[in-house]
Amino acid sequence: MTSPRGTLLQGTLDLLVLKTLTWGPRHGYAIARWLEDTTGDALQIEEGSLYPALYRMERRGWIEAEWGTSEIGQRIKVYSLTRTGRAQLKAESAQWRHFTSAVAKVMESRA
Amino acid sequence: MTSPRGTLLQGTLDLLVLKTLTWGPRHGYAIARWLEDTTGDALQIEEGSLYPALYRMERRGWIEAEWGTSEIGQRIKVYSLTRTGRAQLKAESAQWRHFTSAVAKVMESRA
DNA sequence: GCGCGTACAAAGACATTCTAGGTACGACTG
DNA sequence: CAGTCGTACCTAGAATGTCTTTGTACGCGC
Repeated sequence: MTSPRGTLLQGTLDLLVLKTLTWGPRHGYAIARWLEDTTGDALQIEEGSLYPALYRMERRGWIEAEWGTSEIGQRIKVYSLTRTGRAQLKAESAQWRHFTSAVAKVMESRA
Repeated sequence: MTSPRGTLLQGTLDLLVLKTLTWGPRHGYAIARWLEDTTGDALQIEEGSLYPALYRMERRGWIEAEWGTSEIGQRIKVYSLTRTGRAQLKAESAQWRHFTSAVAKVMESRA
């Protein structure tokens, strides 16, 4: 009961995707692979979370999409970071650091 | 738009509350105050999040409640950690460390 | 022909947090 | 003594985001 499933913390996916795109444009599937590789499979990026997230971020102007073709001839949707997205990444990074440091204070507290 | 409101990351509240109760039984309001004090107001614990969370955790057997009276004569509901709760805390701490280290790998990545 | 890996998408379930409102009571203040 | 503030608890409903499941499409290898 109460499955300890690999749940991503709400809001973190955006941060991760934005950060990934600082290394250049990538399509959705590649973003997921890169994140899983980089974290040594510690994070599992579910497609059912990723694609809605990408759509959301595009709608908000943080990323831009363009259709293209992969090396093996597959049709792919390539995303790249916008100026707004860069600002958003900066803001979310700061928030993340702020938040984790607050949690750390609690977890490391002694009496 | 897209208010950067002090949103707690989903799932973290449980961890914070469980950790707080390792310092001994406390009532809801006091838990919130302690967390805010400890983090220097970096975290704001909303009552509308806290009380449902306490109820949830009680239902799951992680914490136990008992009615009591505060020093100033107010009726208070005092929560304490159960054995199950201690195990849960241990599990969630490990998950938290695991997760944040994965995010850190991404954030600190270079090309 | 079938399965597998790549690649995208959408619907609905599910969990959790937040907003906003409410109750109650004691203490202090004008 | 009415009003406000701080303590203390509670609930309903909105909002958000992730996950599960299912579907499409296509190329490759067996």
